[in-house]
Amino acid sequence: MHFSELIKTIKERREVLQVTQQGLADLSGVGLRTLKQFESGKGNPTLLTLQKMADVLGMEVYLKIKNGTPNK
Amino acid sequence: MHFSELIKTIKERREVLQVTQQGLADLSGVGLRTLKQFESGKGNPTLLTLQKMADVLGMEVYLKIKNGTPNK
DNA sequence: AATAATAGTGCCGTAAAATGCACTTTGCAC
DNA sequence: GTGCAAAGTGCATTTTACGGCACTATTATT
Repeated sequence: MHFSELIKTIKERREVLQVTQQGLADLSGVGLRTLKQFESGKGNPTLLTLQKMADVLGMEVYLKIKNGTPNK
Repeated sequence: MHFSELIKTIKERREVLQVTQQGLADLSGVGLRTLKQFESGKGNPTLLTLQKMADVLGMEVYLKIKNGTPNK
């Protein structure tokens, strides 16, 4: 997933769950400013920050082997 | 995936592909020091850094819905 | 159109990530 | 145990994420 896809995923998920940025900020412990920055595509969050956000949204950060990749 | 799992995944993948930290650093453009720090569990990489590493290893960062999560 | 709620941005201080360099430690051959 | 390669660590610097605050912009509701 590219950066923009990750953003879109988080954003959409948040909206589906009907949580505002403020709400997610409160629940996740991530600063509102940081959240806004990320969702508006102007951030490069640390893994920890991303995990905090994902966690509250019932998601998790995953490392997936790309399909088409010669597996060794 | 927790932090330690992500680290383990990257590390193992790197070893399977028989790439050294130095090699991965060169290929990914991530600093060697940063790589070492991450693999030894003492870092909190930015999403961009993680993506660079994953990319070279034929992997990608993914956001997955946790199973057991009420999908609304 | 006025209001209210939600989202985006500028400014800015603080904390931490990214990185290089040099050194130590570890692991594995021979 | 010597030697070499790979991995880990301490130190210092530069860059940048984090986060608060205040303000603007957008969107929805009445």
